[in-house]
Amino acid sequence: MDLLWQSPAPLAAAEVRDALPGSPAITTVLTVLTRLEAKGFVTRDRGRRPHLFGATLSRDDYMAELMHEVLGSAPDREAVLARFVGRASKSETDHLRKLLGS
Amino acid sequence: MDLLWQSPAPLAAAEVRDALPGSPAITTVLTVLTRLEAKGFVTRDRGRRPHLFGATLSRDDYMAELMHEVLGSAPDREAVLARFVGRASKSETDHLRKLLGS
DNA sequence: ACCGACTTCTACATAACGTAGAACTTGTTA
DNA sequence: TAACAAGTTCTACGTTATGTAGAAGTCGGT
Repeated sequence: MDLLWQSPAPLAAAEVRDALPGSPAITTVLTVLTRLEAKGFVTRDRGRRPHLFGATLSRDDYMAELMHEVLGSAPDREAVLARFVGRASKSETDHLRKLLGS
Repeated sequence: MDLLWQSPAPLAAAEVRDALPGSPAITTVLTVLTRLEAKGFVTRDRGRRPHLFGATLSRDDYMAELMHEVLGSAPDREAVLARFVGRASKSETDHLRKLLGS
């Protein structure tokens, strides 16, 4: 159940199915989409006949969100950040420096 | 199945049980510890009679690891980092700056 | 050889997830 | 308007992860 939701425009269930490998049944796609909707990961436009589904968050937003959740659940955020930066690659630390306005 | 593994020293199953709420059966603790061992989260010293269990990673290391896994699985790490820093609190960005040696 | 502490084996319930058939809804067409 | 086709909802089954623990096996000391 990967998030193939980088697509900017909302899609119909059939379109999603066509974009998936192994051509699953439409009902399968609908079930999954409905479950994702219940969890708030996906928005659904019931107004149009083929309902349109769109990601509430982009993939990048979602992942950044995940990282913050992990960090937020830590008793000692600073320690986690220290370990995180410690294990980061040079390009990652470089980019972080840039983002933080060196 | 929370990681009550900040404890630096390896513990015996019985000790773990005593530290847990709701006094579960020892077998329960053993089962969980064995499963965690299978996943590599926990080390087990079979040499001593009451086997001793220890965390392979500290809680902080584990969380930093998780964050890196998330980041590593992203197609566009820079974008994720940008979102991550964007949502970070001031104390977090301050700490990051310090860690990056500005 | 036996006993008690400790471990391993086996098992069951719950929940999440992938998958999809069957039934229901609704706009369109003959 | 009655039938149809596209689409949606309901229901369901297999798998895997997880929490829980009873039953049986092992092993060192008495």
